[in-house]
Amino acid sequence: MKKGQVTIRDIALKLNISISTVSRALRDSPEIKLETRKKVLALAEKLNYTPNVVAQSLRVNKTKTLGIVVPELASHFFASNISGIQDTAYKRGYNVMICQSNENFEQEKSDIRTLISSRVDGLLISLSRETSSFEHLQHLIDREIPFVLFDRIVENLPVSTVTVDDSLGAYNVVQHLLQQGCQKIAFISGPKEMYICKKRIDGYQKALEEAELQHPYNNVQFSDLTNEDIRRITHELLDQEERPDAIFALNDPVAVEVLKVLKAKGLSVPEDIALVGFTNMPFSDALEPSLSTVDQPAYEMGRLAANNLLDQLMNPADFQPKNLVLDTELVIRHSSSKNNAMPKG
Amino acid sequence: MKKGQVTIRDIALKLNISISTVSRALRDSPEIKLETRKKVLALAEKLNYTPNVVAQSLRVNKTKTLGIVVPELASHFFASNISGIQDTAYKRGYNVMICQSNENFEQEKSDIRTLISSRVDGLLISLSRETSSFEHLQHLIDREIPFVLFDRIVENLPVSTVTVDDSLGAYNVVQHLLQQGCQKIAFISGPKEMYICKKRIDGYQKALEEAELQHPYNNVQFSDLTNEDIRRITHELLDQEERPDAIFALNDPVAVEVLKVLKAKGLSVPEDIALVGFTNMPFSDALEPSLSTVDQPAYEMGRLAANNLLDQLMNPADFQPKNLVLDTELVIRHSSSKNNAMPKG
DNA sequence: CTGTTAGCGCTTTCAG
DNA sequence: CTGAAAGCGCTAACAG
Repeated sequence: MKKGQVTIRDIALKLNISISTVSRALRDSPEIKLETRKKVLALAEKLNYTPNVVAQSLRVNKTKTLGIVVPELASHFFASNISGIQDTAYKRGYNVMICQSNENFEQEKSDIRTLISSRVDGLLISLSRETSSFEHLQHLIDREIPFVLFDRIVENLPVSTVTVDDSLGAYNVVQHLLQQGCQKIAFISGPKEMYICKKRIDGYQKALEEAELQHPYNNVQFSDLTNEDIRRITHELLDQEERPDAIFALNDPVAVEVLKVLKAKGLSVPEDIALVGFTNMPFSDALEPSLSTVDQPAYEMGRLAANNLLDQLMNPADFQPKNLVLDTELVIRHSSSKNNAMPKG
Repeated sequence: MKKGQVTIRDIALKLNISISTVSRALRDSPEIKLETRKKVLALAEKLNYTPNVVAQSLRVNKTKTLGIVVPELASHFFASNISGIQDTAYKRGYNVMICQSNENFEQEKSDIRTLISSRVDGLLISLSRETSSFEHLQHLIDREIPFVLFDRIVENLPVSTVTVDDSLGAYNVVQHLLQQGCQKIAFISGPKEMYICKKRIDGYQKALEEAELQHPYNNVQFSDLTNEDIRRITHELLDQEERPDAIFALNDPVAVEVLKVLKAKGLSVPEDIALVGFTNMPFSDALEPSLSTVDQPAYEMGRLAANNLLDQLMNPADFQPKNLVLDTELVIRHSSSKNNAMPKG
């Protein structure tokens, strides 16, 4: 944003042509004489001309910018989502502006407001852990501002969503644990309202029901996802009469916290208690024991979300919201392999 | 960016006053009658008016947006930097646009170009691992585009920088290892040209020199920071005649890779070989053994960098570049505590 | 193929 | 205290 910036007017003046001709030449309009175009391009190059995108935006009422709202940046999962979004956006000529809600509902609303007032063309949103009312999203719909929800979504809104099959992912985990001989599998969840919690609980319970255990066991613990709460819950689980022989944690960070408690208590994993996480975060394989988990295609989720949003922006007329659901992959490592057979992870 | 957006013109029309009055009222200009201001504010509220920042930007030739370039987003360290930047920027009325270079020099140049053409008011840059020439930065200086370098910086440019005292941080690590009785401490570095490598090597060597060991040992290995290379180097170190009794890794991810090799080889840490990283990434305390490392105030670095840049933007006239250097903190955990005394980590 | 003109929404002199 | 008018840099009818 410097004073000396050269404009199409400068070019026009030096070339003794009109600014509209310059504008057209720069944009490869077909109705410009080749010779003129070349002259313009050459001079633009020489003068180091860069179009003022602010002026362009104002004129065409489009900023070519997407807004992103994620619960937190310092999470490998969301960072990967964002990478996928960014790469896709750049490839299609868009920039991105990123906000983090810090898992805070008010901040989330404020972020959206900020992005709107920056006139982003569309939004990609992953809801905060606190978010349980959705007027702010309805407001976007009313104002016809296109957006896509990913990972932390809410259902039954007429917008596109991108998720993994959380339910199936959880189902697979429980099946695996059952195969390992676990009978009493507890699930440490996050808040009741969170989409991913609901879905993973569904999968967890479905697998347990299908198993038709002699002594049915169904043990879901809701946490607020703070480390203190995780520790508290873990201790409680260990003190319960029917102590679980496996703990399935909502995600890897939770699993790590559980693991610390188990170790501190002198319990061995997986012999005394098996443990599985969700997300396959970096270094989950470097823990001891290495952590079994569910791999999520984070980058791909971002890519799909961005492409969907951009399709919508390019062609608003015949756009239909899509609910994209990606597959996860169970990654079996030592924290849940009771037999001594070396797991593949 | 929707059609129905209300503008100051709409407000002016309904109130039968001029648009300049509305503009002034909205901006709390002192020369507006209280009554008028109230009327305007009320109607703006009612109509859900949001200023068009694009138009504002064009008019005042400022976007109130900062550009950020980092090597990668999916790194807790840079994500924390960014958090610090963002929080500070928002507090002072600025937005941010983020790009990642993916540790690629060409991408870094392209990112900067993109941000410039988006007319950001200033830039916060952390250089890619490949960057060893700096014309692109000089170009910014020539064009008088304010920017601040952080963490991955280059010296001797007339711009502000924010770093930690890498040299001292490394020095402290080596001192600590010597105290633990280690005599042969190897350092696994990244590329020669990287600022942080140079500084940490300085600290490493200074500490070794001061120690005046009977059998001086100085073993710096340069890597390209890929996991393959780290593994190769680790194996080589173990095969050397004078096998090290401690490995100091450039950062925690490198340390994790080293740790895996050591474990695979059946070596015990720290008894056979002590290990220390740098950065204090999340879950470095959950490794086994828990990883000794150097804590960096990443969020604070971002905060300081942003504040410095914003000071520069607010008051370009009497601005002097500053080189801010923050302290690190040695975090001693089990991977380097040979005595059985419980480390504080 | 090119030029003229209007205007995107806003801020800011300059007049009153 | 308020209004009129110019203009930020660019695009897009419209006219030739």
